[in-house]
Amino acid sequence: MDFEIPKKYDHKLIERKIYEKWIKGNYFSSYPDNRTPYTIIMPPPNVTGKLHIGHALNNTIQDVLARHARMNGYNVCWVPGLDHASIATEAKVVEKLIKKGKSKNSLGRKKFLSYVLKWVKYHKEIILNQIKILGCSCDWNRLKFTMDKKLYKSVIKVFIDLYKKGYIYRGYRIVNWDPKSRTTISDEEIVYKNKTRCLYYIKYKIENDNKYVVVATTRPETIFGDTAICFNPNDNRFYHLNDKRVIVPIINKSIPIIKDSCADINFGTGCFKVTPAHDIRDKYLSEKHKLDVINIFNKNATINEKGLHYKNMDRFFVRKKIVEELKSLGFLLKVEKLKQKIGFSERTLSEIEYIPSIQWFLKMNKISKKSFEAVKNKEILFYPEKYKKIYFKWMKKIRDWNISRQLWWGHRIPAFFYGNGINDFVIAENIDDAMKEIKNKVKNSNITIDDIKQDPDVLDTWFSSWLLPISVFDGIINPYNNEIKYYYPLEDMVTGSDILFFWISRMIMSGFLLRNKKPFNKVFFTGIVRDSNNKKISKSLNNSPDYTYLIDKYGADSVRFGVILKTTPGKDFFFEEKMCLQGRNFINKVWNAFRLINSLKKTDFLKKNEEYIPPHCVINWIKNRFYYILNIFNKQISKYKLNESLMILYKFFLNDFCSIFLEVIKPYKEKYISKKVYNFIIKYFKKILKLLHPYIPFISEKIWNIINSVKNYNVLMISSWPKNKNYDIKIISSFKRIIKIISLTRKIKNENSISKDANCVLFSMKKENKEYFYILKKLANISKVIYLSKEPKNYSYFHFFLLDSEKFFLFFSKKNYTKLNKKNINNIKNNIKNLNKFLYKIRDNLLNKNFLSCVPKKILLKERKKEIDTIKKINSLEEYLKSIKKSESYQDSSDPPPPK
RNA sequence: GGACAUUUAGCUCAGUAGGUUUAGAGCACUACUUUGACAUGGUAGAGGGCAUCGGUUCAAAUCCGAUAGUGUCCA
Repeated sequence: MDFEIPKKYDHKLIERKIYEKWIKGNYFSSYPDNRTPYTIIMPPPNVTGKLHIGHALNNTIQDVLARHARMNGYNVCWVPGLDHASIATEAKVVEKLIKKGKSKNSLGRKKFLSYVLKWVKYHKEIILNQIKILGCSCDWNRLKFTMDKKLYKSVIKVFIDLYKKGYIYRGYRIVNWDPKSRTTISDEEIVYKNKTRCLYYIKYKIENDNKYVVVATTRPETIFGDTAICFNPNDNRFYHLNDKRVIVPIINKSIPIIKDSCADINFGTGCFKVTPAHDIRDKYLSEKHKLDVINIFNKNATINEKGLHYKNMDRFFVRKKIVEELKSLGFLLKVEKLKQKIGFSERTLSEIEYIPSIQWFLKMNKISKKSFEAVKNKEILFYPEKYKKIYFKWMKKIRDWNISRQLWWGHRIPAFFYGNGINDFVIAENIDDAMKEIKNKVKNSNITIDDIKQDPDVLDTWFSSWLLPISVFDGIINPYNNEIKYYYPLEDMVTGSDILFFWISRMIMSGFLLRNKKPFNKVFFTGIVRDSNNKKISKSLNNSPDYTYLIDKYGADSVRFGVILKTTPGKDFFFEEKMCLQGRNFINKVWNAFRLINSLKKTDFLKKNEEYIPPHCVINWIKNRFYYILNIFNKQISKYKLNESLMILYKFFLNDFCSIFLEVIKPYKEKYISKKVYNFIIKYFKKILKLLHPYIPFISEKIWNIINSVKNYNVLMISSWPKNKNYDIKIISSFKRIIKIISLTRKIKNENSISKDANCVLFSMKKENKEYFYILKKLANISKVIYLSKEPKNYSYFHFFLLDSEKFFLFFSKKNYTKLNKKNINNIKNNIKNLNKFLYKIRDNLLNKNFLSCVPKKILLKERKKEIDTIKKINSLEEYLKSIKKSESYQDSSDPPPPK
């Protein structure tokens, strides 16, 4: 090799080129073959704006899994995608048009959609670039957009099929209405906020009586829609109202009084007004007690003609005015403050209104059964498992899915109306088919194509996403094609826990419903990213840093490193920029380790005194240590503990490989190492690069390229993962002891302000393996290791330390001799004190009859050993202390004599 | 209001089956260290007794109950 390696690793110069190389090599592409597939689809980001750190997290996790699987021999197929996101995108475009003084309605459907397409095109490019600079190894030939022709067709086909099978119906429901975007939204798209509202106590006059009954309500403006008042049958206070009627103030309408156990005796007056059109509970009551349903709102949440003189006024304005009117008429008894959770639209942030509306619904009850079972019997695994509970709960009380949205951008509902009757429609793929259907349905009609009107509404965005595992492989239109047979079901699904209901559960349902097979084997829930104010990072709050800035500053590898190291599955994580800094520091270390290895001088033709021969034990150790690490690494990653898996590699690389192995192996200046040794170093460095590759693909690939530039196989990402091998735990632990001796020696030097370069002699009570002498010399400047068969009589010439219960003595030259200071002595005394406490605790157990009779033998033996070891330690330290005290006068007066 | 989750060093998190020499990491911190891979570095160190209270047990961070804080979901 021997290349000129730049001193600094410049990600800006390297990352883009590496990515281009991968693309050119077609390494991301997948085609069905005889390998086992590893299929994964990217949760398609919305085309509404730029990607944020949450996407970086999600996509990095997927890329780590994909690269790891690829190197493990799987045929990895990672399908990238983009979501059309009806509500969000339409809202953005409408907002933009308003700024330009244009409105959606004035433009008309066709023109409006052309503006949307422009928006989509612009953001698509930004988003795709963001995914690429992160290093994602997804199969770009398979890029999907949820409004693509094939996917669009798939959605329509599923709608038609499910309608024909009776799963889809049209119904009159109280829906969540977003008055700003003038559309219904699903329960999941509502955010609840705590607000302080007023609770108004209003008097309703009892019919044919001079008395009043007081009703408490937060929504006085809805009295136009009142069709009853209600109290609890167990509430004696209202017993006299049985079978009576009351008069609604202002509109002077007579309504019945009903009894129902849903009335809360302790809330308000215990009696509430029933407005079935605008409250879900009241709607339920209206069905039970056969009450009228009176809608009082227009689509923009102004009051309609039912509101008399308040017609066309805004709901909140009417509330204010009607309170004034009630007050002046003497109907308002009092007003109280009340804390309430109010629903707001996630997208437009306007207060949700509840109105009755004709919508399309999907029956969920039957569909959900198999999906419930699949998770229960572990056919589908959740990581972390805690999300199962939430899933089960939701699935158990699942409600029908309102799949229509009053929007233009999206998959248009394939319903064609030919009359004004509620059933005057047919479901068909296009208008021509619809015509045929109509002719079948309505005999002898003279309906023409011009009389047919397609439903103006579109489908809920999730009605397209729930099909993705099938539709991206064209499994809806061509259910038996080779790709779907090979790639379905997916292996992993990586997604935020916030879309468990929106997406995950519905994909599971579509899988069983349409293919009678689960859509994926495992679901990995990522955490939700929060900023330093504990706020969920989202586009609507605009609090998410654009991660391209981070990549520009730190490099993609560093960002990936930081993000993976900090994430815990399913747990929220706080974004801090310094995460990337740790990544950058690590990248720098990897680069410099490579520079060191590259700079090693090696030759096969060695002259005397020119060769540096590193001790065999360090080579043996790193080999065993590597396979030990590989083993625990594999265990962690199979449990999807990505943060821990990376931490294992991080520590192994820094502590074992760099701080010990490379430090020992690097020769003194002007010395050569043999090619054999050099090849060994390269071999293991390459193995480490492989392990690091999924996390930091760019720098690992770059270094790999340089190392292998002479040979043909110069692409790391398609190389194979190191195979597990046996390791000798004895080698590892005996080496660990040596590292501890080194560490303690350094500590003594540090504590006594002795230069780390100072030579010293180590006295051990055990015959040390000569193999280790060299390492002790190189890393701790221990120039000699001497075996002591008997403890020295006078400790004071030595520095003393304990390793577990083994005793060691260090001797420094006269120049470096320092006597123990008070602090040292106090430390030892403290140590003894703590050990005594510990001993007391152990003995407490060992003297306890119950303990002796209950405890398993294993534990008992351990406890006994603990006792013996602790006593040993205490004795050693006490002896040492005594010895020092004895010789104090001696120490003061003269230089220490040499030990022997 | 209900349900669930969570509470371990300054921060972010581990802690497997109650018992592994008196609770582990990483970051931040402190001291020393500008040594030819790296100061984006090196060496060493200090920091908590596991939210609180009570219970079960020979033994509790770990199991049970209550309380409080936080978060999520639902109404």
